[in-house]
Amino acid sequence: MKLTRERIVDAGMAVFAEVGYHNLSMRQVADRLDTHAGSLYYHVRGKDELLALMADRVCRQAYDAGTEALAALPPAATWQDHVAAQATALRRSIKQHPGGARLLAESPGTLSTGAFSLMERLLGTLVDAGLPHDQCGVAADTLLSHVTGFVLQEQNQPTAPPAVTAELHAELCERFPLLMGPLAPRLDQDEKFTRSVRLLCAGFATLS
Amino acid sequence: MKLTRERIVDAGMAVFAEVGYHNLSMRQVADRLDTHAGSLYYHVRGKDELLALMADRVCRQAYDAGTEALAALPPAATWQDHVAAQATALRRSIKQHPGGARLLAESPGTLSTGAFSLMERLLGTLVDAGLPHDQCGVAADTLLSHVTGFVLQEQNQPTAPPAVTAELHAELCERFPLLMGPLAPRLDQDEKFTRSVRLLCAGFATLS
DNA sequence: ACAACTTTCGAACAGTGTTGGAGAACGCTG
DNA sequence: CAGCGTTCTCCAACACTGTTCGAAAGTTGT
Repeated sequence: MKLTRERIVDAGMAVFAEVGYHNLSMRQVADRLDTHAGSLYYHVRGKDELLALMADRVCRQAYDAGTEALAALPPAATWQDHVAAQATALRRSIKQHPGGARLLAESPGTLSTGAFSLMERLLGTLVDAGLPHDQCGVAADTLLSHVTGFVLQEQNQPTAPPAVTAELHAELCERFPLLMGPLAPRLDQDEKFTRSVRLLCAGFATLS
Repeated sequence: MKLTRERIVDAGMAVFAEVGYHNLSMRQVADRLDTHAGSLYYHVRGKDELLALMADRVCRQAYDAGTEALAALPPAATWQDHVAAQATALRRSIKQHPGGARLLAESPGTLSTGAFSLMERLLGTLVDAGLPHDQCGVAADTLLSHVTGFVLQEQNQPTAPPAVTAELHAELCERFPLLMGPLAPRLDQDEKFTRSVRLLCAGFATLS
C-alpha cells in the first residue's frame, strides 16, 4: 500500500500510544507500515515534523470532542459552562494518548491549524461572554496553556509513587508543614481540574 | 579534581546553557569535567536523575530570587504583589537557562525539595491572604504550573517566525478571524505575563 | 517501448545512553 | 612500610537513535 503523510501520522499515533513519547522512534513507525525508516523521509522532513503533525491531529480530535460537548450543553448554560466544556474536552483528548501533553508542549512554534481552531473557538465564547476584546487574547492563552500544563503534570506522575521512608516523611512534614499538612488534601484529579478551571473563569469574570 | 554530584550538576547546567535541552549529552558533560561518560554513572543513576537534579537546582535558584524580590517589596504591598513577585522571580529564573522550562516540565514525578520550597512559600502567602485553606492547594498548583507553562511556550517560539505567504495569511485570516484579527494584538510577553498573573490573582480573590 | 518522474530500499554515518570488567587511587589496619 | 578492601575512574563495547544518499524499483505519459 502506498505511503502517505496521513498513514505515517496514523502509524505514529499508534506507536505513540504503545510506547509513549520518549521511546517513539522512526524505525518503529516504519516497522508498523512494513517499510524502512529511510522511506519516511520522502514524505516527512524529519521526526520533528512528524511530531508536529501528530500534535496537530490531537488538537483536531480535541476540537471535535469539544463541539460534541458544547452541543450537549443545555441552552441555559452560562459562558463559564462553555469554557469548562471546552477545557474538559481538551483534557480528555490529551489524556487519551499517554504522554500526549508532552507532544503538545514540545511541538508549538510551528503554526498548527488544529491548535488555531481550539484558540479561535475559545476566543469566540469569551467575546460572546462580553469580556473586553483586548483581554480575551491573554485569557484564552492562559486557559489553553493551563490545560496542557495540568495534563502534563498529571501524566508525569510516576505510576508507582516513590516510597518515602517514615523519617523522610517526618522531615518533609517539618520543612513543608503547609504542603504536607491539611492543605492540598490529595484531591481527585478531576475535582482539582474543574476547580482550577472555575478559578480561571472567576478571574475572567472580573475583567468585564 | 574529585568528581561529585555537585560538580556534575554544575557541568550539566553549563552545557545545558550552551546547547539547550535536546543536545545535552552525557559525553559533553563528561568532557567539560575532563573525564569520560561512563564515570558519571558512579555518581548518578542515569541521565534522568541528572536532569532531575538540574531541575531541582533551577527551583532552588528561583526560590532565592523570590526571597530577594519579596524583600524588596514595600511594606504596604498587597498579597497580590507578593504572588506576582514570586511568579516573576520564577519566570526570570527559568528563562535564564535556554530550554529551562522543558527541564522543569519533564522532570517532575521525582520529589524535588526545590519545587517543594517554591510551593510551600506560595501556600504561605495564600494562607496569609485569608483564602480558605482547602482552596489554597489548587490555587498554588495552578499558578506554578501556569508559570512553567507560560515560559515553556515562550521558549518554544522559534527564533525566526515561519514565513507566511500572503495567500496563506489571507486564508488564516478567513478561518480564524478572531485570532488573526484585532484580538491578541501581539502583546509584549512581559505585559502578557503580568496580566495573566493578575488574572489568576483575581480568580483567587473570589474564593475568600 | 522508451523516457521521465516518483517512490522505496538498504546500507552507511555520526551520535546517543548505558553497562561491565579491568585497573588505578585512596584510606585504613597490622 | 606492606597489605588489603573500598572507592572511584577508565575504556571498550552494545544496542540504539535520527538522518543521508546513491541505487534500484515502480509508476506514469507519449
